[in-house]
Amino acid sequence: MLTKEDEKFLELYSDSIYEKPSVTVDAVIFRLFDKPQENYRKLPEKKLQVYLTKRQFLPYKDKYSIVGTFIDLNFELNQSMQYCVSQKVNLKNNYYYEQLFTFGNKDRDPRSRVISISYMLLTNQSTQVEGGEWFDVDLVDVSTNKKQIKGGYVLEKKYELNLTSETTTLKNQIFIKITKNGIEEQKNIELLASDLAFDHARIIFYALERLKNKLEYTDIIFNLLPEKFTLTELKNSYEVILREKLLDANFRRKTAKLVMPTSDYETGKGHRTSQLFEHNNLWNLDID
Amino acid sequence: MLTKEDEKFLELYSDSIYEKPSVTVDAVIFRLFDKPQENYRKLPEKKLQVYLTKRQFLPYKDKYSIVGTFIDLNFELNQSMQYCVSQKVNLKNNYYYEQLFTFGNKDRDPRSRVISISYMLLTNQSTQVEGGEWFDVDLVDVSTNKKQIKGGYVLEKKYELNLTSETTTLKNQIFIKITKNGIEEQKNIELLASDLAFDHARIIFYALERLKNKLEYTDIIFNLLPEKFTLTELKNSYEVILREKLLDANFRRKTAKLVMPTSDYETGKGHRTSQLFEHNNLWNLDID
DNA sequence: TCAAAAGTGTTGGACCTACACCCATGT
DNA sequence: ACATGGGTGTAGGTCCAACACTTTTGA
Repeated sequence: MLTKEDEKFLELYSDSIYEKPSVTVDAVIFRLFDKPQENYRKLPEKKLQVYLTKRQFLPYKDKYSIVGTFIDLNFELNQSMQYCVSQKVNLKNNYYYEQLFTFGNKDRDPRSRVISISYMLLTNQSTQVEGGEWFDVDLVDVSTNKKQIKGGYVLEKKYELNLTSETTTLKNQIFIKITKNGIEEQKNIELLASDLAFDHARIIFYALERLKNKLEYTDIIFNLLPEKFTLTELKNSYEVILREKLLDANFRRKTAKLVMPTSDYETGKGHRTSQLFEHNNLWNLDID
Repeated sequence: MLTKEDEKFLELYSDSIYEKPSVTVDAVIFRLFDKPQENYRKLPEKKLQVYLTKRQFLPYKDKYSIVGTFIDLNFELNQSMQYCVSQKVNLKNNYYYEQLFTFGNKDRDPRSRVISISYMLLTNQSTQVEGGEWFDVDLVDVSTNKKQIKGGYVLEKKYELNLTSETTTLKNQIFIKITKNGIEEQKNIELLASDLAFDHARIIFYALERLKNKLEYTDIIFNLLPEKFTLTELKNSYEVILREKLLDANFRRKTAKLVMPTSDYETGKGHRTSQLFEHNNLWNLDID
């Protein structure tokens, strides 16, 4: 599609006169994990977890961060991300991913201008990951404040994002401000305090919102579950991510289209056996 | 939040050893435009339009492109974008915007590795824009092909994206391939042919999908409408973007919450007068 | 008078919410 | 026996698609 004139121009072209930023790809890796319960009857409690590694170099040495790297210009963006998680935490191929958002605040990296293209990765608890730690995600709604102004409104929210591994607790305070004024609309996510490196708490928060929203209109949740699962397991998974309780009977009816029964049952659990289901991949394909 | 050690490190830090890419911000600017009708009774036909400028320099000289620029490291990303549209097409402040996606394919710019952070901008037809042309957007669904494979499916779609201004017609062929195989999922948007510069047809296509999807769960459409509008105007706007016809009575009931009646009426149109409505900004705020 | 848009009414069905209720299991 | 989860049934309401119908207007 290039013209001859283009070709000639490109032979002589020397790279942009503009000063360039550094660019990284960063991966927010989630899984759902079954915490063991003391009571033999009770089902394990499900926790949403995020994978963090401890930084070995300055800046933010010894702080925890999501997995990321400066991009390699010989790779596609997603290849850079995939190579990174494969090298750094040995996560290979057994995950879902999607691009999340591109963060480029001037002050987000003290070294220089660094733009982060972030990805959300979903995997399940049978997948091995190495070199970091899984942190339980606990997002607490601290306060909400709505003001009506002429031609719109201001909505302010505060959250606490607490991340807990076996050895460490990391606290983060997040402040959201949505301003709607006529046609103009602004959404700001700010960190009031963070135990993580860089603005990684903000990126994790953004990923949590995306994940929650996508539950409603996609079948993204199955990427966090094993191949076969009970309906109560599926319901608990929804509840953890949505941070609300659902009614059992209604849940079963609503999700019926998304799953297919298998001939397997789970037994030996101190209560009635439960049928195992698997994801119905084709639910939204309208196959004729 | 930086330690003393960090500070010392930063004093000595010289910029990344990694080779850096160039980064641009690019704006897909949409509006809804009323095409005049011959028949005095009929309402004007609404068209979704996108704003393109003709490139003055190589490469792709004289090709049409969306508005964009290399980023300025002294600006935030959205500031770079806003400064760009203000300078290049005189579009100032009277628009809605959101970050769309970051495109970074290795071959998307023949000059060098250029990563594009794209934005979608929505404005209305009373806003002046200068230096380019508005193109009617016509997206045609050419073919769909679904195949079931073990553990998933392959979905292939072809579209034609035709862009028409008063003087010019630009044709683009787009090929979508969605592969779902167990937990792994891939979505590719490829250009089979394009009259636009770079991969800008792909970016516009992506924006069209986003806009259509967001109609369902946001009130984003009001950014494309004047302050006051009739319900039929609103309905036609939905129809143009969704590319499907809606039933009038049902539409009125469904959108009732999103709008507020005003005391104004539209007259002089060869048919019954119609009440003018405005956007109810607060519909999803749950004001107690 | 009439074509076009504005706007209302109705009916059957799908789905949703809330709750009550029974079943099966391992200790 | 019993606590726990597995699973079904139902009554009332809401929402929705589809269609028919009436009203109002300017030329």
